[in-house]
Amino acid sequence: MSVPVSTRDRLVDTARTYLDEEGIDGIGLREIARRAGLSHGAPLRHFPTLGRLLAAVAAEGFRDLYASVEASMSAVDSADPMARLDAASFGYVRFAASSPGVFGLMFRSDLCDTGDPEYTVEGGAAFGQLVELVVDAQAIGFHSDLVPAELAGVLWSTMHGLASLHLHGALAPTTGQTDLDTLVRIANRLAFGASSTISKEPT
Amino acid sequence: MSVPVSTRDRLVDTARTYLDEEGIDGIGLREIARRAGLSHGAPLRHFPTLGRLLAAVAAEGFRDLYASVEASMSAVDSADPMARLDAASFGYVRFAASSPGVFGLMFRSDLCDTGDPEYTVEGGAAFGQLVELVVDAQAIGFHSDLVPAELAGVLWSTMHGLASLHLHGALAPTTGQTDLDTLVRIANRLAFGASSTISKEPT
DNA sequence: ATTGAACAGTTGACAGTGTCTACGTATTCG
DNA sequence: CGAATACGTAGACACTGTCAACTGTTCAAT
Repeated sequence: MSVPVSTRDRLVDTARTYLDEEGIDGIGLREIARRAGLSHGAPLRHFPTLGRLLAAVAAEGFRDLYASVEASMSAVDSADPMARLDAASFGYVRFAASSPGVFGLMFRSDLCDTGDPEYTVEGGAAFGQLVELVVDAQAIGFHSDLVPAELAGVLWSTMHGLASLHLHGALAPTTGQTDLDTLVRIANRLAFGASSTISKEPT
Repeated sequence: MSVPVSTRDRLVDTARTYLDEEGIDGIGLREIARRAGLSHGAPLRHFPTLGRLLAAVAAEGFRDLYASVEASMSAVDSADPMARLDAASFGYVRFAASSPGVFGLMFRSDLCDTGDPEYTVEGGAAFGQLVELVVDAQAIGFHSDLVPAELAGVLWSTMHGLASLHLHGALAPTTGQTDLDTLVRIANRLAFGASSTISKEPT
């Protein structure tokens, strides 16, 4: 399942590896083809455009994000919605920190073809995961008067902003040596007064 | 002061206009030169590279962001730190919504040369503005145990995430027809229980 | 007044990009 | 077995950022 078999899968995997190693900057159709040992026009036999190839990479990223959140939550009491929400936050930023290239790509609509169905589906699934958590939290009284999707959008935005600004390097010079987990802990304390028991756990 | 006099200023202004009208997608050295009525190599007489030109545009964006936050705060009681913090939030996202092209550019380190001194200074000034607000809020008991820059980083991230995801179009399909101001109001309620009196005001 | 240097702008080149088309080859299916 | 279809290659086209050479203009110093 992990080792790519088809050329199509190998292209996606090559792009992913490039993002992990080199970042998002020099990525391109010809570079991916080069690294996959193919001629410069070969990728267009599998994807109509670079944007669709990158959308496939981003879709895989959304699946990994989903899995990262799920993994973080598995460490806490599954019957405690607030603890799960707290854990989910760390899962989000930890995915961004461990896969900065892919994370950066996922929200670059000039690179990804956001009209790609797979992209839309996987992105929606990741957000849906959060909405479910929010619904559970509202059931035990956490801002139960708010529209779930709106509350989820705000919580998502906070983690997304933290991850984005951190990767952009905007937080480092201004907040000093503060690591990302500390900022997440602060954010969760503001949002729902979380004790963030998970914050000391390893990945 | 507003009408550009030097060619250098006209280039920055042309780039800004392009971003407003066409978005960030097709921007480039030759396109800017074309719109400014110059040959394709002319901009390099005033900026060593495209990244420096765009950094100058972004720096101007940070000044506009600062001004937008300042303008929003002028509508509330200057002696009420929490009201000012609340107002500042709206100033932030309203700048992003009214200048999406420039806002998108400001945090694109692959396009802007973030080593540009002007970029660094103006970006730092905008963040410093927020830190001051946070310090004032902490003086009246708002999470006064936290490091000001860290707390400011979290609040900044929330607004930045809201604005980014909104412009990316990620919030629209999932949260329905919700406008940005509503989400900011929710975010501020989570962060500091703000009543958001400014939220009904016009720009 | 003349020289010379700095400045500003043009032009052409170079390497790189995404995408298209034409061309082979190989596999698969009727 | 023949034909069609998928896959990969190679070349071309228009485009990009950047560099080097060239032209004209301005302006200060001799």
